[in-house]
Amino acid sequence: MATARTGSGVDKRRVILDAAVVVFARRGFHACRVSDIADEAQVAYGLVYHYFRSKEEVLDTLFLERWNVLLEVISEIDGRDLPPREKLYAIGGFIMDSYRHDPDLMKVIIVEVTRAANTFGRTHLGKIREAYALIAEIVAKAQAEGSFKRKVTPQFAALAFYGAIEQVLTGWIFDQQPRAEAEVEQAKQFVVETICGGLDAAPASAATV
Amino acid sequence: MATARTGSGVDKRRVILDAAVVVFARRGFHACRVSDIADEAQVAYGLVYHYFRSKEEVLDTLFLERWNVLLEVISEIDGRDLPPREKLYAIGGFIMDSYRHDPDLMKVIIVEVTRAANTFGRTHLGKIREAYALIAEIVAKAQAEGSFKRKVTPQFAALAFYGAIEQVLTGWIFDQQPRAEAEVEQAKQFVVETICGGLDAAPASAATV
Amino acid sequence: MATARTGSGVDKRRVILDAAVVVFARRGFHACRVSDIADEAQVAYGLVYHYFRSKEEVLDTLFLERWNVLLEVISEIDGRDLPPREKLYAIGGFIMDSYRHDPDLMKVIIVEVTRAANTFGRTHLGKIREAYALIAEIVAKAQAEGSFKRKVTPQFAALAFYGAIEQVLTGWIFDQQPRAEAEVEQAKQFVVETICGGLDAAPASAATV
Amino acid sequence: MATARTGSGVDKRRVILDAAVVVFARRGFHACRVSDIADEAQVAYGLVYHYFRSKEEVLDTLFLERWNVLLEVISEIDGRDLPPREKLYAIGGFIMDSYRHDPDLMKVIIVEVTRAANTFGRTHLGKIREAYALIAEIVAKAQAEGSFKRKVTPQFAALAFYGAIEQVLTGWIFDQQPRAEAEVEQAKQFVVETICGGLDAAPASAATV
DNA sequence: GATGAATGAGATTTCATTCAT
DNA sequence: TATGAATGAAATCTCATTCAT
Repeated sequence: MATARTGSGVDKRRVILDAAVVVFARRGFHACRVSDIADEAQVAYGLVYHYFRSKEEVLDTLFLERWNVLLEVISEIDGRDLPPREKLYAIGGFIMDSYRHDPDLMKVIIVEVTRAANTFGRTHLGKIREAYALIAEIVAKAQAEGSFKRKVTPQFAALAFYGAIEQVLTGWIFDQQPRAEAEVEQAKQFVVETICGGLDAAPASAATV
Repeated sequence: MATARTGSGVDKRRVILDAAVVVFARRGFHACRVSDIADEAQVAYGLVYHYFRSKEEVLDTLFLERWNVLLEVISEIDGRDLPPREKLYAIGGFIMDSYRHDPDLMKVIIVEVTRAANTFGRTHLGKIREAYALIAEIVAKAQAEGSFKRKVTPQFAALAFYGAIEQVLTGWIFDQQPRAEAEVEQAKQFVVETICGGLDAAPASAATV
Repeated sequence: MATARTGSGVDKRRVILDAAVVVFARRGFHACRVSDIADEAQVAYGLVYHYFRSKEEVLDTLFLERWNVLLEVISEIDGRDLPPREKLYAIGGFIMDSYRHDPDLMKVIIVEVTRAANTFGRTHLGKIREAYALIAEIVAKAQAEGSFKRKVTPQFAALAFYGAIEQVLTGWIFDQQPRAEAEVEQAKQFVVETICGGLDAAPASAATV
Repeated sequence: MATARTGSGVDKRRVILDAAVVVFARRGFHACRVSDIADEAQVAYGLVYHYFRSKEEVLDTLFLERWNVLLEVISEIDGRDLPPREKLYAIGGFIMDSYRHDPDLMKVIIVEVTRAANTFGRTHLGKIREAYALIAEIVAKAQAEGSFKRKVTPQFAALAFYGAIEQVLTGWIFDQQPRAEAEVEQAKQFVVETICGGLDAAPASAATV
């Protein structure tokens, strides 16, 4: 029954982090005040500063916690014995499922960190690039074994793949939530279909060969 | 010799806007102060408020000015008699050339506006969607005439296309500037190649048909 | 009618400085808030920060303004054609008259800066030492010309002289204000009498030699 | 082997007081936090509050402990059968040796208590005056028995004497530590020489009589 | 149009103190 | 005794915005 940190009822640090997700998602990192986080967490103002050095450190913690999970998952997927297309599907699927599971957290990570690398996010560039590199690695192997063409570099392919996913999430964040599970499933298919299959009507290109 | 607004030497409003681009790009919208803009423009503090209602309005103006140009260009390209793949190439090319021409402005539009969309400026979402719609239109027509497959919706195709471009720009912004013109040219090719041609080794997909 | 800074009514910067003297003297530098200064000056909170970077800079300014006057006066006195004892009398007299004229300002300088060199005052150590050096110079010349004994170094003599004055002021500050002009006059005499004449009954010391 | 308070190894209260000396001396009373004291003492945060009502009380305790020793020593010296000049030498010597023995503690008492006197701790003023009074008493007796002149009041003489000592210590605190024992010894001599012997070339003034 | 002094609400952050264990 | 998490008042400082000239 004990929590990770104290032996008592609840882990206040965790409570604060979870409250921060809600607040960051609702009002944005800059617009919200530390007191909003404390209020949401039903905790005294100063306790936020007891556990974190600054509002920024709260965001950093949130990002790193989640991004490290992503990196592990990508690595794990890469290790599976699957065709590359299905590996990409699994990765995109994991990210979109993450959104389904905790839209607020993903919103914060994408809007406030990933797309905001200007101010403080620079710290996290390295982490973000790690993800790109892992994806590029998958592409590179697929090209080596002949299942992917070599027309673009693996690095660029990773970029395009991640870009498509990010746009999907951005659309969900700002325009409208996916309503049904089917909608999410379709997005997963579409990403892979577009990036792997391309838009061109296939036969034509096959004919030129 | 008269400027657009006054009869005197310089259009101070323009000077302020240009200064804002530099400052927003350098320090970010949130981190910079209105006085930074005034300083950069070598203009008195209050003059910024003479021409703009708020710091936010400066950003809005910058975004709209440029985004409207983009919308016009996309429309114009769509009107040309070109295969869809080349239309997409032209659009992506225009955006990347815009970056080459004024990296600061593009940085501001891509990095700052998206974040702002969360806090204020949901106005821009409509404008951004307009661009998606125009691109989707191109894709739809291509599908209708048979040059693009129908495996994904035009809307999604537009999303993936724009996502790839945005990732390219984000990489240039945060990681490193493209050094040579050839690098930009290659990025243009890669975007179209990936989105239209796909990653899959072509014969396989042809076979499945 | 014009003030030193603007052409209009009052120099707000000066008003703030004068208010700070009152407030620092009343509550002490640490205990008082910047808002106390603003209130006392009948000025908006932010104006203090318009003119000064921090509360500390207000104190620094106050100290330097006055201390520089002291340094000039000491130099000027040193230049006069007077016996050394009268030079010291003039210097001590100036300091004690300064207290009479503006007890609050002197209290602030002595309690918050001179005796508090620990935290920020370290900046001002150089300035404070300049005064010691000028006084030591007077003593050194007096020793050279034979009017002062050589039993102690000029540096130490300056220390003892200034120490006596500071104790007098500290007494006035914390214990009780000098009531009459005569009391101040007596203090001036006492300082010189003690430092120059010594406590010893003179003949005795002459005899022991 | 039991300590003064508990039966266990160390007197934590003492440990806290000693740690406070180090911390107050290093960062100043205002700038340091209670947690700094606890850290330095290697003791839990709350224990400081177990033994002392406030941070202020820690400073008070430190001051009183030491100042009472000083008062006793002065009384004891006064009781000895010595010429007044040597009594003053002994008192000045004791203070300066105290500094040699524990510079941090003396720094705290001289620098922090005086400033505190302004804000809180006017209590200490009485204690400080007690020391002045004891010294003045010595001077008064010397004047009564004819070994000191009557040109200045005993109260003022005490002031000047203590002022000289304080300046010496202030110099050591802020400028530079005395390097050798000889330097300290010289300072002791100088204080008495200046205050008792005076700066004036004595024979001349004796001759004129 | 142009200036920059003046305003003041509000943000982050600190830290003395309390208190449950 | 001893611990250190928890509290929250209060302080400094920032900066968008207004306004008199």
